Amino acid sequence: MSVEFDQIPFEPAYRKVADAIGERILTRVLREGERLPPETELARQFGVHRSTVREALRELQSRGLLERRTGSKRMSVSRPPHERIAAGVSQALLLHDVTVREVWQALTILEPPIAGSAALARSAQDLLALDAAAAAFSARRAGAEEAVRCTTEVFRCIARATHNTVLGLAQEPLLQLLEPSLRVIIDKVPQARSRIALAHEQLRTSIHSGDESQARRWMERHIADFRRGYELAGIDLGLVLTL
Amino acid sequence: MSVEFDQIPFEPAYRKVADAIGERILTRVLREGERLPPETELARQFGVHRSTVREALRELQSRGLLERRTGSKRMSVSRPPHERIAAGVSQALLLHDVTVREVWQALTILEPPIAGSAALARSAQDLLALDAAAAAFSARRAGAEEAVRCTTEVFRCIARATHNTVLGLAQEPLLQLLEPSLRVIIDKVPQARSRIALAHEQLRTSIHSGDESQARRWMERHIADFRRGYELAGIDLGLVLTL
DNA sequence: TTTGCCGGATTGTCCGACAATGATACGAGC
DNA sequence: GCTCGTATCATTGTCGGACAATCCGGCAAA
Repeated sequence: MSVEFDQIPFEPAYRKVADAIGERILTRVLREGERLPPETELARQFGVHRSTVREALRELQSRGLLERRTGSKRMSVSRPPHERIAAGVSQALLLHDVTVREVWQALTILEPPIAGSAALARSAQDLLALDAAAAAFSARRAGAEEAVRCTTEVFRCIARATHNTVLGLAQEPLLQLLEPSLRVIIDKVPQARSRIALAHEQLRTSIHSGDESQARRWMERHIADFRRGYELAGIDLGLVLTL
Repeated sequence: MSVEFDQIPFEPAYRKVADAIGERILTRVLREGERLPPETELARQFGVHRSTVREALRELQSRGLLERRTGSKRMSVSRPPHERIAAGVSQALLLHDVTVREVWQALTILEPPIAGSAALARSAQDLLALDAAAAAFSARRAGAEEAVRCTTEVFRCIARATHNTVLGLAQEPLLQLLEPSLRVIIDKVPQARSRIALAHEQLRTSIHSGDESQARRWMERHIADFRRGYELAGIDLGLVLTL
């Protein structure tokens, strides 16, 4: 038989405090927007020193469970904003040596069904937002920077139109990772802008008319175009993404 | 014209320190496994107090950029483990009132292409792992707890077989969110286990034989079965997930 | 080679303190 | 009565220093 023992678990106080507060937030005992007691008060309640409480707060803060509303002292409970947690995912993927191909493949899988679903679930307001985003891309002949932001914004609008939070959050890290290479494509490939604008136009009309399969097909082409863009811009698909 | 001004940004020292260290990790100046200097030394270098450094370290730690190897004092650089960051995503989704339907829809979109891609990209080792996971599910007639873990493990094996980190990481939060309701299904629906075992069997053979479209089709049915399971178990798809 | 022991290094936690700045109450002026 | 400046208080950001626990590395003993 094995003489293996489990390691004896030791949790420092700052972790226990963080867990205790975090648990209350997750179980909604502390609700969004509610203000946390001051640090000294927390220290008193937990029976630890204020420094210890502060370390716990830093952890909860970085998890997005707490935030300080601009120019306010007291901390308040918040839901983790999508960009923040997506940024965490992106960082993780970067550190795990993810390649351009992997990101592109994920987009291939995810985006067409999202577009299709958006065509079915979109509200009038979603259409307005989508139109605005697409128009913003077509209007600006400005820097690649701006163009990239507009492109990803169109993706975001489409995902929002699905009214499925999970899909939006799954997509967000991909967009963040896409941005740098997309910038290169727009810079180096002359026809990129017009191809993207065309795709936007087709996506818009498909989603407006609620045509699921058409929306899906156009998104497939749009993503396929990205691959073409990588080739034209001389970006190796096997390239490991870097910051 | 607008009289809007950007708020003047004030960053506390602990954020600056965290950013400075985090930036070195992301740019690989500090490489994985490398040990960080002691807190007192960091405090000296940054010209701040040790408490300030500690607050910064807590943030990096919770982002998974730093870890303490078991029973070691010094902190070392690490890549964020998938489970940790997936847990962050799951938490965020929970707090954003995600419903069973949303998770299920995401699975519908994501899993079939993953299975298909796995059929194409799987290595011999992947097949072994998949077989083992599937066998573990079939063998154990034990508690629902264990069965759920085996089921999700099969999903993980399939995702790993794609050799695409992005897909694995995109899938992980869904599995975490799926687990509780899956437990209920296995408990309440008598035929659930055999249906799942059947699906595993079909997925295994499809992926072994490298048949992409068949793998995809079987995964589609597998996920569709979950929906049926929800209905049979009396779980409302519109239900907001809770901890 | 393993075991026992020791000193130094490092972390977890505490105490106490202080300046800067939000929050709040209050009175002055329109 | 309402806005505005001001005084007061509350709270955070940061600091200095301290101490026990424990991990690390080396060295001697078995």
